[in-house]
Amino acid sequence: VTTSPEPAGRSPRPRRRRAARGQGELLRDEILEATEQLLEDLGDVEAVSIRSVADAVGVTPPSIYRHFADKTDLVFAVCQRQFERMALALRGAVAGLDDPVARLEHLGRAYVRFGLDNPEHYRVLMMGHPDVRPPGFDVTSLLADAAFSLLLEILRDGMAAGLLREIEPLDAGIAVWTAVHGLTAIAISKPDVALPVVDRALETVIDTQIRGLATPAGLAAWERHRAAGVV
Amino acid sequence: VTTSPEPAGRSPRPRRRRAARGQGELLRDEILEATEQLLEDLGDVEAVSIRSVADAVGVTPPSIYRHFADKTDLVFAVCQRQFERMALALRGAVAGLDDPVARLEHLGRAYVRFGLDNPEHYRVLMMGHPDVRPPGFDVTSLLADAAFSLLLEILRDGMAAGLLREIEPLDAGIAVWTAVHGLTAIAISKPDVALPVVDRALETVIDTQIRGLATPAGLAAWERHRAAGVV
DNA sequence: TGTACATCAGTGAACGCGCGTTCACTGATGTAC
DNA sequence: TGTACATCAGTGAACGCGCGTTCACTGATGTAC
Repeated sequence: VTTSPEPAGRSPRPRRRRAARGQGELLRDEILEATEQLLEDLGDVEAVSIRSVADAVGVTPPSIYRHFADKTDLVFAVCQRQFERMALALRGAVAGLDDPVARLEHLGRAYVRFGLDNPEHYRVLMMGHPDVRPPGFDVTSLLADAAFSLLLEILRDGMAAGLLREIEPLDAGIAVWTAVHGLTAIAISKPDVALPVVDRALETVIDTQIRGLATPAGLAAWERHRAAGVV
Repeated sequence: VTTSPEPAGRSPRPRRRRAARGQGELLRDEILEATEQLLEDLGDVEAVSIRSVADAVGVTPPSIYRHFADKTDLVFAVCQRQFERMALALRGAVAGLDDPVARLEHLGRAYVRFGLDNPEHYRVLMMGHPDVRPPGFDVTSLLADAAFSLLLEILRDGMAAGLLREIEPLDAGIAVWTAVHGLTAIAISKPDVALPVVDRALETVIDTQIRGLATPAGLAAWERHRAAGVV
């Protein structure tokens, strides 16, 4: 039996160098990043244990508690981060586009793409159990601050420009959101539905949503853009 | 310390009368029903333990294993049942309706209703982890056998009648499915979104879907029906 | 420049828990004679 | 009608596991003198 500090064959993550005195906060970021990675790799929040996070960072489990109150606190800190990233991705996707209908289309595409690129984070953010939330973590308001308000803004702009039918923006917003969410969620939960099918369905979803929401003028303009390859 | 068989205050579910010799299968149904109930009550598959099921039935944990290979087997037996019930509810919702567009509308409404009435079962069936499936339990084919084929049939009928635009039925089917699934899933996972809002959003979802899929003729006919209060 | 010391990031060992599952068994049921 | 016995539905006790979390601690870091 060898008791060498570096046993061959398996690597117990290299013990991390201890942070300097005022730098305790450095570990916090490393923990967040490791948790994010594990969440994506293991594909299940339940499978991500405090022990596995500690091991991934190269630290012992109790160290986690110096930075997070408990596991829920940690998981939701990761979610908060991811939410911000999603908002950024969505804003980026419509930046530089003027036509509200085109903005709507690109927003939808970016949303689905973000979900498919980060399935496990998307699951935790959007498909989790309502009661698994730390107090004060209000998804609706987070969403309102970030991406949903952007959607509403686009819808209002489109209506004002006579390109979208005049209906209650909140209702239209939820309808659009649930449409892209539905496709994303199905793609994540049912990999039986092959990716090419998902891609074609996405085109249909976008097409259906725009036909369903646009005025005749808006639809005509959008189709012209499309045919011209502008969008 | 009292060791009375019926301690006051708390009731350890009354011990069930043992089944007769050939009747061992009776317990199986009771187990299924208890699991279904617990799933709905506790609102989480993880929270439903073999022990809690055994307790609810009035039996000891090992008894469960006489009827189900393991926990996964049990949970999926419950799901199979629920799938059949959903298919029945959906078929019932469109029975007696002729107009394909009206059938589409009612199918969608019934789908969302079923999900909201059985949130936890819906979650397990439609929002679960793809890898938490017993071998051979193929959701897509189950769905194809049950409800999805009905949806495709309606879409094909509508296209044949010139009421719906001619697009690939499978794509249209997935688009419709994901639209109603999205609303259902959001309503289940995000109770922050109040029920009246969900109801209004459902109207918008239905409206958007039909406008997006119908031909001008189909839309006109549907609006006439609606105005006349036929549907 | 050198040393004593306070700080505090991180450790090692253990806790209690509830879980799924297994095992050898018990004893009511129904049948054969 | 009465009794011995095979069947098999259900039991009681325990297993090993991995988990989140706690506790008293250690020892490198940086500062005060």
